[in-house]
Amino acid sequence: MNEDDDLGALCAGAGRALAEAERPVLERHGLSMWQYVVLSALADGEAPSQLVLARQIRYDKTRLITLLDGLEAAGLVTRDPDPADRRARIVRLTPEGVRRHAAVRTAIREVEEDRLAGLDPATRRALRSALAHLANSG
Amino acid sequence: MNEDDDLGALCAGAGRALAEAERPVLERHGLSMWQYVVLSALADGEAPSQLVLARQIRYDKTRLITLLDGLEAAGLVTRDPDPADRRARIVRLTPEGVRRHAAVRTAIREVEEDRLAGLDPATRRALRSALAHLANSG
DNA sequence: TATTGTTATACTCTATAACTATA
DNA sequence: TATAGTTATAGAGTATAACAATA
Repeated sequence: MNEDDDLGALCAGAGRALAEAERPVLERHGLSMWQYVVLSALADGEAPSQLVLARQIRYDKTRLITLLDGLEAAGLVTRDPDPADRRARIVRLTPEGVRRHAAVRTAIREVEEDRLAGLDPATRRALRSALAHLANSG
Repeated sequence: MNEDDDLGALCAGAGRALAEAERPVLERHGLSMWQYVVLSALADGEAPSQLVLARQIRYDKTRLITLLDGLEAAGLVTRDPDPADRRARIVRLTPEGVRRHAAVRTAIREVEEDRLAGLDPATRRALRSALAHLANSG
């Protein structure tokens, strides 16, 4: 992987390397990558409907269903009817879901810290800020 | 996309945004993302066998075949038997392949420049260097 | 016996269409 | 009529196994 490569190729390479390093962590905690993404989204903001959640994480609403089925069966999330709109169901983390997400997140952060070893704080800040810029520029 | 997100999520978001911006460019030139990856690999280094090429770009060797079939039919690459090992076939860019790759690369770079607008040169350098570091840390 | 390229097959992931119950 | 959630189905993308030619 050369620094002269396309930026897209560099992003893909870094993303793949991170995903490969994080996969064993997720497996150890019994979560798929997308399930972790769901838990992270729920841990961050307001309790969303399934449709809003799907849009937040840019995931297909029909695929989200089996994902939530698994998380619900594992006791990590609940789906309750929205009192304001009985078509919609509000997704929330259970206390166990909060704990599981926090544990996985800590482990994930450790892996990432490991991969960032050797980069000075200024470079790390620039990396995060530039990635956020790129991700939001669409 | 928050700067407090996991690094993996940031990489994925940036990569997705870049890929979405570049897809129309590739379509306009009649190439898929993976076909462009192949052309880029061939433009860079020594002419490899199919197996070596597959490993270089981290692509399945069986999938590479139909990819090369398409590129060969489009007159962008050739596959010649390796004189030193008649099992192997050496993949090379044709002159038209060289031209096509150069044209697409220029267009891709323009898109990326566009997405980087607003980031100062130091941040851009830090971004490339940090991404290369992450991609090679596995 | 092992390896390169190839084909065929199975499997997973993702996208599309249609149904239900509410609005 | 339109929307949220669901299901079923089809399609693309990916991985696995086996074969012919060569080492």
